[in-house]
Amino acid sequence: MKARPSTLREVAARAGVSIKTASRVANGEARVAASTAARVQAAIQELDYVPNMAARRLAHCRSFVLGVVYHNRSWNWLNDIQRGAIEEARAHDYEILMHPFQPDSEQDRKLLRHILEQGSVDGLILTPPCGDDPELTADAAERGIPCVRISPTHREGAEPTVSASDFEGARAMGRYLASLGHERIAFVAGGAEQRSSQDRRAGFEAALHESDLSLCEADVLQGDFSFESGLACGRKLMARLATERAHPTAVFACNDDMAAGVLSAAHEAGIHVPHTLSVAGFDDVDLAHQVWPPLTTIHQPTALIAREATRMLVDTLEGRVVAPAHRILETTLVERASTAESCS
Amino acid sequence: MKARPSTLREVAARAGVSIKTASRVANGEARVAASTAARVQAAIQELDYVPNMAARRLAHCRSFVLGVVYHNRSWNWLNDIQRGAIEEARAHDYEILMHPFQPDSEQDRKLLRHILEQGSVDGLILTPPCGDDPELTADAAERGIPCVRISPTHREGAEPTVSASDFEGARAMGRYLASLGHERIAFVAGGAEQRSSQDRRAGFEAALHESDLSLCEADVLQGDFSFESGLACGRKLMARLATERAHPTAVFACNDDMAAGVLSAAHEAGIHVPHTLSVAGFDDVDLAHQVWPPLTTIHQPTALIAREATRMLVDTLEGRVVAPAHRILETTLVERASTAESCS
DNA sequence: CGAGCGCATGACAACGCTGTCATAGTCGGG
DNA sequence: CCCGACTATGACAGCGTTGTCATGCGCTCG
Repeated sequence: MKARPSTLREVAARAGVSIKTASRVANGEARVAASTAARVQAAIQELDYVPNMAARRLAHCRSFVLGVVYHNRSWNWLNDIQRGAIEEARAHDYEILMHPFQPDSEQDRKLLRHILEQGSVDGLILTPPCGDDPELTADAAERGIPCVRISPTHREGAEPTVSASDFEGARAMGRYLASLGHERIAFVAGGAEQRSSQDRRAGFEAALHESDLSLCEADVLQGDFSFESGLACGRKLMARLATERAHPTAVFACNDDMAAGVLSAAHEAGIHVPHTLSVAGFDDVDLAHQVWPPLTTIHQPTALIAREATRMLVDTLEGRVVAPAHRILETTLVERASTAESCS
Repeated sequence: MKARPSTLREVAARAGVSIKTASRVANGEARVAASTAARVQAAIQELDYVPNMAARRLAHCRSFVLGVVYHNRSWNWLNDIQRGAIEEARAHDYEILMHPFQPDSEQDRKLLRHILEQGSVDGLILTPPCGDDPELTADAAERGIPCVRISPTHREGAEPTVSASDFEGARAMGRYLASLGHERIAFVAGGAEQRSSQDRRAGFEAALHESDLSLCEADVLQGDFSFESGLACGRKLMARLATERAHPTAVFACNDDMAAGVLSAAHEAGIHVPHTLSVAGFDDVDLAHQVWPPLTTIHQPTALIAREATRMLVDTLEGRVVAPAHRILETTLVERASTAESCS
């Protein structure tokens, strides 16, 4: 039952050295005689000394907290991001503060600015679409708070970015679907302004061209990465399957949440997946294998992306040089039961 | 481009008052002449003064951070908890720190203890099953860190608790299923030690008894709240449906993740839900309506529970009295397409 | 043998805020 | 008109840590 944690002063007293020397030992600085260091170490052990973060922060003018700014309809994806960020941050003695942020909410904006001003955060990890909010990055830059952006639409900014190989991933999926004999494949787009949606579409189209196929505008459905939007797009599509003679035999949705929506629409309409319609997603979040049939999708190393972003941010903060400003991580295709050969 | 945020000292200088008075105004304390207050307020405005959290923490010996300790297989549920906690915490100028914790990981335990010792956290919100870890609560108590436990197994501890009405919710589901004419209903249990699992079973059985039905041990499948465990249980069940003459016509799973697993197993086995088998869950997480057919489930006000827990914790920290130590929030049945009348 | 250097160590002042207590000034009652 | 009570305000000392600079010691080199 130790009410108050012990302080550096107590450690110093016990070891018979000055506070500063104790501090030096606690922080593993050089320039300390081995014998003294040993004595101080012993004292630290005996007293269960743990440095007080608040004091350290104050003295350092740093908070050792990284903010993750998010506004995401895909909670599944965000989960993985958060897991990765927390793990990596911990490894470097930083903490992660999740910060919801709706670009159109003046209140959120104010709150975030407040947080920046308070110095509660040393750096920011911006998840899409927050990384493309110019006001946000400007606010951070103004206060000298470094940012790393995850899968941003524009890579022009000064901040490093980490993305998955959206283009390549989507191309792989396009090739795969084409290889199954599908000749007309619908595409469910994500937020129109978001690069990951654009790149995925581009990669997908590239693959189609390779097989002398193409994506006609009528087969592009506009979603916003949310399950609900996927469901809505899916319903439109099912209506067409029921009425039109020539129709897509497969759908590639820009993320798993929307693909799951399409799946529900198919079930609802009594359309069999994958027999009548193949459905594919992107991200490989938990949901992808929790729906039926489990989704063929592009595995994105989401947690790894977050770790990488966190690492870059920490490197910047610690003054280390961040080598390549734009990291792109590999994706892989995961074949599950939601896709099959075209039976047309 | 303002590199350094302004301090209380500058505000005080500008307003021609002492630092302390400026502090008083900034904190809205009484005992300040209206005219002085106005002058200081003006200075605060002009200088864009924002109090420095690190300093405030140090002076207060408080961190204004609440930790949420989790170890949960149901990420879906945790999402809601996190959302609620963050929102409520913000309203009281606290922050939320998510802290993963595996009871059997000595490292996690050490890290958490470390966090407690550092004083990085003023209070803890323990989500199941962490609220039932005696070592954990003891550690916190030792350092005088208040905890609130969410849906704990044991309510004996000194800490306030917040739970959903597991018993009532499950009873409602039991009644509902019985009212559909199901006479034999399987039950997929969650972690055996977790109260929410026990209570749900108890409530469910109570409802069965009301209808002169009962739950035979053979129809109880042991899961652990994860989708995978639900899938495994589901497969066992499907095997029985295929071979045994008399078999359950409905399943009630202890949470949605497991219910989704059962659903997948049914699809896999070609068993139609809800025609041949009705499936019901508990929690009403996003997943519940993202699978097909959308799950009939018990809506748990998860975010509200988190808000409530957060509020209680803040109240405790601010010295306010926490009225009822054990809050139980209402659940409601949400009827969706995964359940139907028994056709036996 | 003394000047000069490197190294271990400590005193002290921040960092920005809040709590405590003292100090003026104001007011009303006896 | 004086005294106690009460009010508005300020001086100052922390909170626990780190950065700066000074000190003192022993060593080497000329």
